[in-house]
Amino acid sequence: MTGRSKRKLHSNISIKEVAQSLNVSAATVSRALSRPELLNKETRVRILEAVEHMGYRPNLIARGLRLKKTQLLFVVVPTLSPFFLEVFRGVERAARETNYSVLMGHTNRDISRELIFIDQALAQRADGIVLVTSSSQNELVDRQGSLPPLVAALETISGLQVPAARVDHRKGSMDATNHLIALGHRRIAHIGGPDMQTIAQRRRSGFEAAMTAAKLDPNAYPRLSGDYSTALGESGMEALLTCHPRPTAVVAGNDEIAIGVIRTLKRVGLTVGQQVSVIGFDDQRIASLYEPALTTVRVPTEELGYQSAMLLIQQLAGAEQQEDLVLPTALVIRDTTGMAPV
Amino acid sequence: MTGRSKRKLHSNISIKEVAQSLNVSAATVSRALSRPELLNKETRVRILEAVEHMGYRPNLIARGLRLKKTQLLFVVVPTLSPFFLEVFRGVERAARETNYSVLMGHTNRDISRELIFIDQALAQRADGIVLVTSSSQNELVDRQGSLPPLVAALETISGLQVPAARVDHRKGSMDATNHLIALGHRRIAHIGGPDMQTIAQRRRSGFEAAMTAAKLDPNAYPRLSGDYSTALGESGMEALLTCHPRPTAVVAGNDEIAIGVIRTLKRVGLTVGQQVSVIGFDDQRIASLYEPALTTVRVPTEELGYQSAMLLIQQLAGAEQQEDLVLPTALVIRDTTGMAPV
DNA sequence: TTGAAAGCGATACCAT
DNA sequence: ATGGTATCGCTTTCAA
Repeated sequence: MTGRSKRKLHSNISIKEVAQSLNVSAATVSRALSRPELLNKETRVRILEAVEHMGYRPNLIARGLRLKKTQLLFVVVPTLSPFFLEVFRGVERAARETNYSVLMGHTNRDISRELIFIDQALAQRADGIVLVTSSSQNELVDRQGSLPPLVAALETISGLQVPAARVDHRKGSMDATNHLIALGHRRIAHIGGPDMQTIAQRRRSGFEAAMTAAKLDPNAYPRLSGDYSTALGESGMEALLTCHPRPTAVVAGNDEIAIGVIRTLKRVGLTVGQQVSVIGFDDQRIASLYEPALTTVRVPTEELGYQSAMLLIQQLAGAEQQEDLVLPTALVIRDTTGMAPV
Repeated sequence: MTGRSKRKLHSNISIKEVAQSLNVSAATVSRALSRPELLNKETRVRILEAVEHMGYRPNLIARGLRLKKTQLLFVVVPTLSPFFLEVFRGVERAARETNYSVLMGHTNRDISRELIFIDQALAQRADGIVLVTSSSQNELVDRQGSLPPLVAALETISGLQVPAARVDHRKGSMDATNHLIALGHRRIAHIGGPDMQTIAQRRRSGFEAAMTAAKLDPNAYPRLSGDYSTALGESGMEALLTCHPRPTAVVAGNDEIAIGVIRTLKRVGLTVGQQVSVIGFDDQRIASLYEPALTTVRVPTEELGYQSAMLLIQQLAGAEQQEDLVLPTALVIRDTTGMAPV
């Protein structure tokens, strides 16, 4: 009465059944779908109609088994931060242009979970992987030689010979630091991301290089680092406020840290951009939304995703010996940096 | 010299090759992996060692073809907003507990792209789908009866008989409105999300119901709606400022809109929480980070994901006739709402 | 233009 | 305890 009896939800009708119902062979049905031009017009129409009518859809698993490819790409990200998701967007764009589909896997910074997706791809569930990784100690190194087609986005995977589309984090960080120096700042502190991360290391190293080049001591203030979080920014800035003289500018490892720094400064009544300058990194969405709007280093994340996917797709098409692609960062000057106080 | 000759990257060694190298049958190797207790200890050890040594990994595609299941779940989200990603997190948690893996697909609000993932699942690339959808006009309705195992998160899919883990958006919105009314507000405006979305409709409807119940006119101010964006909040509030008398409180369709509203208020010099109260919806991350911190309606997104995944997993295990699960929202009072001005 | 049949890689039933 | 074999659903020679 209620029509709820329709229990057989997904019908799972196979090419064979379609074929039988029309008294043709499975091969012919297959051809009607993949290379219709080979068929007699009449049979083709007949088959296509039946396919439509019976709601037949080829089992991609079986096809994948046969063809040894899936037209599927995985993007594996360490966290669901907007930053990494932009990379995903870029990959999607590349995939659309080249007739791939994309799915995203998430490791939650658990490196061993990268391996799950690697295995999934090795097991032919995807043709290749765009790996957005951040850790410098990578278990993947042990697996050299039994990896699926793989490219890195954002940063190279140290110890591993996979091509990457990336930015020069070190240079970006130097640009940021030099901007502050040009504004007259001399007492500049740095609060960085996780020490284990290649990216965080490079950003720190850029800060140090720029300071040293300007004959300033990069270690005048304590070496602060930790998670990319506002909490780190807040506690870090609190620590810096106990130093005498206190810094007039802070270079943060990313925008979240920078916002934490600003929160502390606001709380103790220091004017951001005047009494203390702050600069972030990444140009996340919140950077322009926040008040005051954050000076930061823009990373072309979407483009990074796009280019890394293209690298991967070329690899799948047989390209060898791919070079890394290094995209430029850009300093975005907003309201949190200003002339050093006199 | 360089060792670059190692061209055969992913090795693709099959169960057959492992079997041959040990002079056992493929069946035995298969058993060594799936039901080792059936084997003679000696052979088992011998096989496991070879598997390890040869780096053999079962082809999941072939296994999936045979077993007709993948232990894979898809989560399909309309946008990459933090809000939907929380749902994804919840699904991941459920999956970890039940030995599934999860991949995320993204439709970018393009409903037809939902179908791509539906098809992927139908084609056995996943065992089921958690669909986080928002549109009310859903093409899925045409596909009733040829859908993969499916559950909805956040909101039911109108016209479709799939179970959902959701919240009562209407009630949440009533709570928000009643909070303002209790604070003495009488001139209250509403700025909602896209009219096409079920969720936006329900939230609007909750506002109207609460207003009507308090004998206030829900249509005293123009009916404002659009994308869930700060831009809408800004322009919407600008429009409201031209009304006389202007509203003393604004109920926003979500947090982003609310922040737009606040930006405009700040710009024209009105004190938020005193001269004008603003309330959001969702309790996104930015709600507590923003200054002033946003009063809003918390949606238990992660839990929603978890519960919807559990619903799906139960369905896969054979459960029938599943009821919707309705989780409670919670009013989170922060700094953007206060007593109505006298 | 179409069909028959082999094969992709794994699993599970049926023997032994 | 182990092996042989059919099978999952599709694609693609090879023949006709």
